[in-house]
Amino acid sequence: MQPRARRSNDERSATTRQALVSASRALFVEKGYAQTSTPEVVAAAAVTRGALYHHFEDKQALLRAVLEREFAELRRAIDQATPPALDAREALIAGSLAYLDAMAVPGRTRLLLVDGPAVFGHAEMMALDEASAAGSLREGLAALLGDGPLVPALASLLSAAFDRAALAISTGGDAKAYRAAMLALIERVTAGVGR
Amino acid sequence: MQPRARRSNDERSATTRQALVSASRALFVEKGYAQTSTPEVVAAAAVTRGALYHHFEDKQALLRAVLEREFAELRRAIDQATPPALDAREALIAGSLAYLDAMAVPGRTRLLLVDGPAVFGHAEMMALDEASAAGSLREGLAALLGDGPLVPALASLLSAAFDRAALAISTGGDAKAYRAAMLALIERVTAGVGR
DNA sequence: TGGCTGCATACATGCAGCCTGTATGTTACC
DNA sequence: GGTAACATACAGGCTGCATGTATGCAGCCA
Repeated sequence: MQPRARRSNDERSATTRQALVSASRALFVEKGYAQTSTPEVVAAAAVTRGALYHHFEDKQALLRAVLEREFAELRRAIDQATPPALDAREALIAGSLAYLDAMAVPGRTRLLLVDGPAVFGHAEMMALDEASAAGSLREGLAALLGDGPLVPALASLLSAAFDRAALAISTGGDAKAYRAAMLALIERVTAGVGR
Repeated sequence: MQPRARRSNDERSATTRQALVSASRALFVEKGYAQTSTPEVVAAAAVTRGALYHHFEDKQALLRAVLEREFAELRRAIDQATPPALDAREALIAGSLAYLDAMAVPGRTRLLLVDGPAVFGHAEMMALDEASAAGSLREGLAALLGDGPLVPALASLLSAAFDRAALAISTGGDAKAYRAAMLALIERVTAGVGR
């Protein structure tokens, strides 16, 4: 048994938090949030429940940390796929495909579309998502359709369709068909404006 | 203290089950399934936990009974709004509005669109839904668009949009806007066929 | 500059309360 | 007398907290 290397507190905290978030993500994906116990999480992360409750207020806070990481990666993927050089329509298409691709990361649909809303409710999830996919979609749609009273509602409905497509694909649905159907939907909705 | 009126076993079972389903529905809607304990349920239903576990295998079975009742009422509302006399397009529109109206029953969106999928997963929920809204939509769409490979995917995406609309309306969204946006979506998707 | 002292941070462990599901006991129907 | 419909008691597990311990860290003084 070696005497542990001397590490700064910041370093210790970071690795512990990281271990907890990664371990819980894997378990939440595998068994679902509700079916995952904190003893399981800490066993997988090779720490104790004391460490968990030191770094996170409760079990929900752990899920929140996992979700925030997922949203951040999602947002990064979409931003990267939609450089400012693209015009509104191009950006909408590219962003759409990037969203579906990013949501194909294993477990992401369950975390962001199933367990997240179940635990925090759709309202809070939309707030977390704000800066991410749904926001981009609404902006893109507004750029093409103007800002009539129907546009926010349409954006919300299309966002739900996106989520369903991602979920269907991740559960074995026909990815090609869903991607095509999603693009067709957008095409139809934005037809007749801006060329 | 009166000696209780003599009742048949069937009658006893029916009233007890009914009391449990009604009480749990109210609590599941108010606090969510996970946050509702069986002691609370039986207290509200004025029975004991013994009665609950006599009639239902576990807590999930109680939720399932609640959901089945909701689906049945939903299906009845849609069927009633779409008599065979209507043509495909008329039926699609009428069924759509009936769906949104039926989902406006307080608590129904939370039960069918949030807690249900969280507990049973989308797959099992679709099975429960089988005969109900999603199926009608796919048939209606197929009647208008034929049966290309994209039609099932499109139906699924539109179904998700319907759910989002219902959810948004039930959480204070602009009902008029969402209804209009939903109809616009259907209009766009089915435009150019069948007149 | 280096070591010592006091404090804060990062954990570990034990406990209280609640909840679920089951097993066993009792009452009402048949 | 037997069975279905309940009622009650119990076992196991889980969450969150409270208390205990060790490790890093900051200031002080020499």
